[in-house]
Amino acid sequence: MPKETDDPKQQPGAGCSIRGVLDRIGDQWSLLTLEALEDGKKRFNELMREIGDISKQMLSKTLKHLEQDGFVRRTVYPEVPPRVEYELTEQGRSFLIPMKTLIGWAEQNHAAITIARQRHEDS
Amino acid sequence: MPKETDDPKQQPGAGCSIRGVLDRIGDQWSLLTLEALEDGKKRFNELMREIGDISKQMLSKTLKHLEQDGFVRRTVYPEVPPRVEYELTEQGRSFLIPMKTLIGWAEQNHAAITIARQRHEDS
DNA sequence: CGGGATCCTCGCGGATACTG
DNA sequence: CAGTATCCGCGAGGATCCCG
Repeated sequence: MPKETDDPKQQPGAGCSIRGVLDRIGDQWSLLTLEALEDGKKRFNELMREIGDISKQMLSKTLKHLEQDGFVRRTVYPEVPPRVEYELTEQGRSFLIPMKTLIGWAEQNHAAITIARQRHEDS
Repeated sequence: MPKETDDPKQQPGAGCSIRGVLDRIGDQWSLLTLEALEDGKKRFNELMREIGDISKQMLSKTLKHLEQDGFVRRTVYPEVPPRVEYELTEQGRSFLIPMKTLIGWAEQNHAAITIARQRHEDS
């Protein structure tokens, strides 16, 4: 893939927009971060603790991406010690709907998947 | 992450099952492959052409994962030249629903995201 | 406390060649 | 045609230190 501009080989409607958005929310952390922000404002270290096994860079990078894409609003309070809070924007909250659908499916089928996965191990 | 068994730090309901499933469908290719299989049986090279910029290993690996997780059924026809066809299972088709919801959201909001993304460039 | 800069590792994933 | 095996570059991402 020499260029990152739109690939004319791709269908303009379907595949194109999917990739752009899913590449972002597809990574391990974005969904978990959005989910952690679901129930209100959170501070940086608060998010780290909630997500658990995420490093600072990854959380920082993920939040920056989410902010850049309009999912998250970042508010800095000019205090000392500094305090920064993150919260979902309207767009971010609207995304929770398809996301919840996905998570719901995952929870319902995750057992079946685990079984299918193990069945393949004995082969 | 020394062990891959369930992490007791995680909530058993929410975060846990999300990760297991999303790790699989989260990668670049699984979703595109499932989408390519949406309208019926496909052969290997047919899938490669349809997806476009996927290599043989990645398609092979992705299909193997999807088969292992019960999303895809693989059928080998004992002919010469060999023919192999892939198709969605029931579970695979059921997954199309949340997936479509997600894609639909992506298509609707992808323009807004692009704008938000560019707005951040001038900063 | 909230991150940025740096270093370094590890495995994703492309290219190619080979097999059945 | 439908993969598997091998080599290898490169970038994601963890650890650590530092700064405002």
